[in-house]
Amino acid sequence: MRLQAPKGTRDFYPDDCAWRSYLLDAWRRVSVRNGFEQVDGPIFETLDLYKVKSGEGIVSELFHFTDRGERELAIRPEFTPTLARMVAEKASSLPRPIKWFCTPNLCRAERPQRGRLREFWQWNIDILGLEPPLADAECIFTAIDLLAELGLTPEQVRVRISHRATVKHILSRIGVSDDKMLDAFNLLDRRDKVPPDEFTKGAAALGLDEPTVARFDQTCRRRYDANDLAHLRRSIGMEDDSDTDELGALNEQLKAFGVADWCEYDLGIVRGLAYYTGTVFEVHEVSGAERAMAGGGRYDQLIELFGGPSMPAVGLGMGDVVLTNVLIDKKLIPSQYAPRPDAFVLAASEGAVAQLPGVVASLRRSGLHVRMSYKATRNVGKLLKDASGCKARYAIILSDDTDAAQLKCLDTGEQRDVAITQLAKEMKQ
RNA sequence: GUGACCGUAGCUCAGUUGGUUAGAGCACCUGGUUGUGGUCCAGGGGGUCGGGGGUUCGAAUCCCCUCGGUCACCCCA
Repeated sequence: MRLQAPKGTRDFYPDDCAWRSYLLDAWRRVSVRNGFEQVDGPIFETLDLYKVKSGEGIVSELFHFTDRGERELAIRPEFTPTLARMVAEKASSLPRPIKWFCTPNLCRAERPQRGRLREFWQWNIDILGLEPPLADAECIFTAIDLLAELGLTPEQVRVRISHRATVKHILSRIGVSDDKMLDAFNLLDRRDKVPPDEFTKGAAALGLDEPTVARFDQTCRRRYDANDLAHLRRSIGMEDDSDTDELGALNEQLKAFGVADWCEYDLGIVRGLAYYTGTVFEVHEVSGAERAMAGGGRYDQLIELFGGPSMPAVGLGMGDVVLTNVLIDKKLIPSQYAPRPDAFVLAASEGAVAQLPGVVASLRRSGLHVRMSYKATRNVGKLLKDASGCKARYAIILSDDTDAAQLKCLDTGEQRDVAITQLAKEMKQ
């Protein structure tokens, strides 16, 4: 019988784990410095929790099961319902605004493909209890802070921003009635995936004629520079600022945060489900070779939906899979992302073997990352090869002299005698 | 869940129109050059050719099923 990892899952060998830690550390570091506090919840929830937000249709997309007490449960496919539940439960006692982050692993029962697996890690940041546009801008700023932290530039990745209200105004103006607004959003979202005639047919069902649809389609395909909102206003025939107020206010905040260069407006960004209420955005690699690196937006009604008070909210999620693909594409994988040993201790003579454990123990107790040779050979050349092989900063060569050792810097090749009691002190300098 | 392509050592692959004990490089392990590092030399472990069934005297090679991978659709919370 052959046992293999389930479809769409990954094994994390030491190198893979080191890489994952590199990402998780970056996510945490950036979150913390932007004022977010870490939270987490259970890895499985009651199935109903996910139905509240997404309806019955969600069930086929997630891993669910029944426990021995006949309870219907599901492995978390996203963190937002858990977050909404947690916030709703303690809403009255939590200091505002609530700024939380987490880095959960999530599971979705989808067919794996590039950038999409059945188990993945996702960075979530959410700001609740704070009104737009400041919260939206800070959320986007934090995402950009992370991208920059990993070495990405505005020439390589962009935040594409849209606003439900703006798109709704446009749709309304060209003749879409309120009750067909959701259908219009869906059609907009799918415009690149359906055949042209089907698109026209769908538009006709919304009461739109062909020239109007064409003009609208064209408008939504263009991207507008974040520093030139007026251009967008002219293009959509809305010289009157009131219809793009929200976007204009967000634009001012993004400029104030100094990240306008990373942002552009793209009214074609719809973001699936109907629960987004205002700003929506995605982070994309510019060439379009990869799928969206992150997605998010404002969801002002969700906490209420989960039994809490009315509370404004904005958040985003960024998965490890696409992010890693992009960093590989852009050659931004650092040469060293695993913890580097401070020292590698080796015995160059039979007489030195007995000293090994004591020296290693002493250095480790002083807080240093120390490895040693387990080999029987006393061939210093071979042992040094192992030392450099594990990327150690220093090699410590023990000989028959029980008072001193040779401390060799493996980066420079420089070597000198150091008293064994002084080794830790010397290396920390 | 639907469709298309793919599947030989840990990794990258070779394997002649189906023909005898399935190979290379890298990686890994051991030893040597009688104490200074990503060399060099020698040796070694590791594959029931994804798995199962069929055709054939004979299958890594042809056919079917299944599992997994890749890509598109669905979906993207």
